[in-house]
Amino acid sequence: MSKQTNTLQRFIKHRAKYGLKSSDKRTFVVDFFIKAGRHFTVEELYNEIKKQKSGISYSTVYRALKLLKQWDLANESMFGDSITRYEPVDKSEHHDHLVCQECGRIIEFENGKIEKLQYDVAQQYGFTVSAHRLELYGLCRKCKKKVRRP
Amino acid sequence: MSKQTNTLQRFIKHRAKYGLKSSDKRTFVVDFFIKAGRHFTVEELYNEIKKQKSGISYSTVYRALKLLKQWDLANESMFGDSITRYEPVDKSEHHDHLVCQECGRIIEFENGKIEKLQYDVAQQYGFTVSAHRLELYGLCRKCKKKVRRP
DNA sequence: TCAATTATGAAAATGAATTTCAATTTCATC
DNA sequence: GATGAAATTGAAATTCATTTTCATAATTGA
Ligand SMILES: [Mn+2]
Ligand SMILES: [Mn+2]
Ligand SMILES: [Zn+2]
Ligand SMILES: [Zn+2]
Repeated sequence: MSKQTNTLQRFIKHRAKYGLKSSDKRTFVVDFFIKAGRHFTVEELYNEIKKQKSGISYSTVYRALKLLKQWDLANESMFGDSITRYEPVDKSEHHDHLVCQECGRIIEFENGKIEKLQYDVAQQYGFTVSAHRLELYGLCRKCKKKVRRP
Repeated sequence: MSKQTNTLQRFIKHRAKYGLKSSDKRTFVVDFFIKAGRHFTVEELYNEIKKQKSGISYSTVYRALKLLKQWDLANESMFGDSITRYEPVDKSEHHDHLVCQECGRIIEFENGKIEKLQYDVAQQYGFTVSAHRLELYGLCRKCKKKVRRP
């Protein structure tokens, strides 16, 4: 079972648990978002969905993302431009982000050593960590080449 | 020369460079903020200033912080609650944050090893880092005790 | 089918931040 | 000290992303 399928199934489980109904529109939004498996702003998601299916409003997109977030099936990030981005969550993995300030590309990475050191730092301050956020901002490989080109 | 004095002098230099004028109100806001040397929301800063001096509007506080940010004399952070916080910048040092989700306390730390590993990760992806953000969210020592108390 | 309840879209409301604009203040020059 | 050009200010208006409202439509279990 792919991780997307798993996330979808968890959505359906939560939906049932809270007595919510299954509508075509919400289902389309959730499916599309989870299957895409990448970061979206609400606007981006709305526009890409509109290409494939008409008659889905911003409200519905906002509401679907809100549910996904509530149920830990989506992560919310703000990469310093006051535009919220969402990405589907694969419960089994964590990752941090490299954000290109030129083209907006988002690269994901995991680094166990960094995570361990974070834990150590927290301990030094008697602090219990329940979540963290690590983002590196700069220039991706492609943009570096462009910027340097005379 | 204290770091606060240095930051203030840099403010004055920038102000001159751009032909801006010296007003009592802006001066008070900037002085207060830099001398406090800690994180503020705009509302917090506005309210604390009001205690000491009357007749300074939100606009003036917002505008002062905007200048400080532009001139790299203040950092802007959003610790996941969609409230922007500002802190004066000491150009010579960098630090990351531990954020208590219970009481809002913000602890600052530096860790050279983490910074080095971040740089290594970026290199792996051909990425040039110009800034980063690392925040650890959880419970501070005090709040941990409180929460556990029956 | 029939309720009861949830979902939906359009419009209104919200809230932080910015902008506008008329009035005030600063400051270099006289 | 007076003058005037330019910056500053406060209050109100505006912006923009997001949330809420509310009337209508769709879903679901009986
Ligand atoms: Mn990601
Ligand atoms: Mn800090
Ligand atoms: Zn790029
Ligand atoms: Zn605390």
